[in-house]
Amino acid sequence: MTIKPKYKTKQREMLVSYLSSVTGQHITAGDVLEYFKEQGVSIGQATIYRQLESLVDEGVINKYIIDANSPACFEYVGEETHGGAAVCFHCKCSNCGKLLHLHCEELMEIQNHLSKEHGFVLDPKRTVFYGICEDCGKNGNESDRS
Amino acid sequence: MTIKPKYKTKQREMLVSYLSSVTGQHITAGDVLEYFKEQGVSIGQATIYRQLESLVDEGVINKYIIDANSPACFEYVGEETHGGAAVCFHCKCSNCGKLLHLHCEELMEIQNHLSKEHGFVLDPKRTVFYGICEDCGKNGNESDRS
DNA sequence: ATAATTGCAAACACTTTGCACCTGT
DNA sequence: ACAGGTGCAAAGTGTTTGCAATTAT
Repeated sequence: MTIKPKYKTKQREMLVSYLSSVTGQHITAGDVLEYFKEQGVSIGQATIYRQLESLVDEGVINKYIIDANSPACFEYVGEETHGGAAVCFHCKCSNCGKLLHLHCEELMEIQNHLSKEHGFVLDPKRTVFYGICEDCGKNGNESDRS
Repeated sequence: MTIKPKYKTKQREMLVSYLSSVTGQHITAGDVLEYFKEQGVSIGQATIYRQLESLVDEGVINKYIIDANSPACFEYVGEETHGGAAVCFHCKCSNCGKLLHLHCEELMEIQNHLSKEHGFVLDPKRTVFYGICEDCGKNGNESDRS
């Protein structure tokens, strides 16, 4: 099951604080651990993982799965994003790791389509499109990995 | 790097044979192991993983990554399937964990759209749509998790 | 007071790898 | 003969869990 946090612990606050300070970046659990270690702050990894999971459930952060053998990464999206306002789709480049945020009407049609034709209510927060971005497609750099 | 098989071993033949016998299904490495164990056939797991990797490279099978903590799954697409035929999209229900695979023309439009308007070449093998499936939407069972 | 959260260490699941032996060509 | 493949068992990675101690309410 998932933890529904009710207490405001300093570990949680520090975590959210850190994540929000790197908005727009992809942070792995390992990154978080490393960051706090560098800061001389001690937070158990179990706590990190548990809080990250909670925060994903709460919609405060998003979780992205790049590859089966890469660690999951997280991105701060804010604590008050509710009214379904700025719907935003994510595209992640499997080659360079770049993340695009698209605010696109046409993509929203797939929500309608999935919903009407397949009875499936898509959650854009949880869904990430994986593929190859423009730059990597042109240059064909097979080299660098995210 | 990846193994480019040159020898025709019986392990490889049995593996391909099994995978092609369950075309249209999602098979994990564990499923394969279990299958051969049930058959009383002995194939090392290292071989399974190595051959699966090769077969993916060769395009004989596809590999799907549903979730960070689920095993990768594989699907036979044939040894001669080249023209990018049977493209299949995956929808994962965040509530019950059910996995749907859709062979849908309209969804393929989003590939065109992403490609033309955003220069992003979508990889349907890696992309999974998350949301709530029809059944869970109706019943509103918030209970079970994947 | 007491329920939630922490942190350690051990457990986990899936996958990869080192290396000696076997097999296909 | 010899490159390539196999299989065991061990190592890895990233993540989760049991449980006693700690902390927020």
